[in-house]
Amino acid sequence: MTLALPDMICFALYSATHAMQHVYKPLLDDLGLTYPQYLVLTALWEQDKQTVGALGRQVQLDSNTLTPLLKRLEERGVVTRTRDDRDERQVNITLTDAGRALQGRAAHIPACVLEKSGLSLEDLTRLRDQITTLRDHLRGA
Amino acid sequence: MTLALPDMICFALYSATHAMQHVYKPLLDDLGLTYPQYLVLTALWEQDKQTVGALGRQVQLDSNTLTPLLKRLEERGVVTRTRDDRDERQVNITLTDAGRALQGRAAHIPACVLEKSGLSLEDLTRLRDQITTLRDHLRGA
DNA sequence: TGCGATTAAATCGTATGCGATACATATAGC
DNA sequence: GCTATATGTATCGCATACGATTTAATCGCA
Repeated sequence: MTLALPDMICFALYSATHAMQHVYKPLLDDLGLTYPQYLVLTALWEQDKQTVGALGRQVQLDSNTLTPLLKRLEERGVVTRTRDDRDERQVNITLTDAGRALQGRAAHIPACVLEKSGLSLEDLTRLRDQITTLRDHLRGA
Repeated sequence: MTLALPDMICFALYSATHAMQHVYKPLLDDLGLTYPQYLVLTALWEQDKQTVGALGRQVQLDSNTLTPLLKRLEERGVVTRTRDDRDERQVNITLTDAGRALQGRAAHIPACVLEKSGLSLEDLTRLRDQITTLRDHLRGA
């Protein structure tokens, strides 16, 4: 049995993710951020000063992806990277003033995405929860 | 207003897509395929001999991604790439015997994914349609 | 205390994605 | 028929993703 692309749930997720990033692109270009960088900053706006590992657990990325990404954010002056005093294996990521300032400039983005989605907030919330449930099943949780 | 990661529909899609690809990984490793390569072959199993552009419209990728991907599939002996006689701008992608043979070796994959999803076929189908609707809205269709 | 096992980041190699551009062929309008 | 435009691929540069390995620091336990 071979399913065609439109029948595959995996392709629905794959293409919807790309469509979503396409919506974010012009909004994030204004802030000079890429989409994964925006996710990392979202985690830091919620809780500042986190280790690379802690950030990775939230955005589901490992240090092989995060380290270069965080170095680019550091070069842009958005975060600082400092070795932890207690445990020198860990690197703490901290927002700079410029990094905190980006939160305000990004505040309008969720409403833009909601509008582009063409769905009500209720429908979108319900869909989000279903997708999250599927993800957790796939992860074997 | 700033949403936290777990509240964001975009992050649900993003992380679910990664989780899905993680499920496919060991299944596709057996076939020596990457996930996007598998999507392209799925389109070719449905309809052989398609141009780069036609494949791109189905998998939602442009030639900048497809050309190197198709060259790798050609190197593996899975497809052939030949200029069209009528219109030399176009390149026809055709399955080889080895490429067609992969369809049988991939036939068990949908059932594996269904099982890992932890959802019924009905629920999964309904979810797929909702995600597809969201995607089409985001694309501005 | 000392040393093997574990942990946290970083590094390396390969394969996407994608914006921007280049190149070749085909088409349209005169 | 000739040229301007349009179309289909390919190329280039940059930023993810991620498996595998490396390096440095900490921990566990005899």
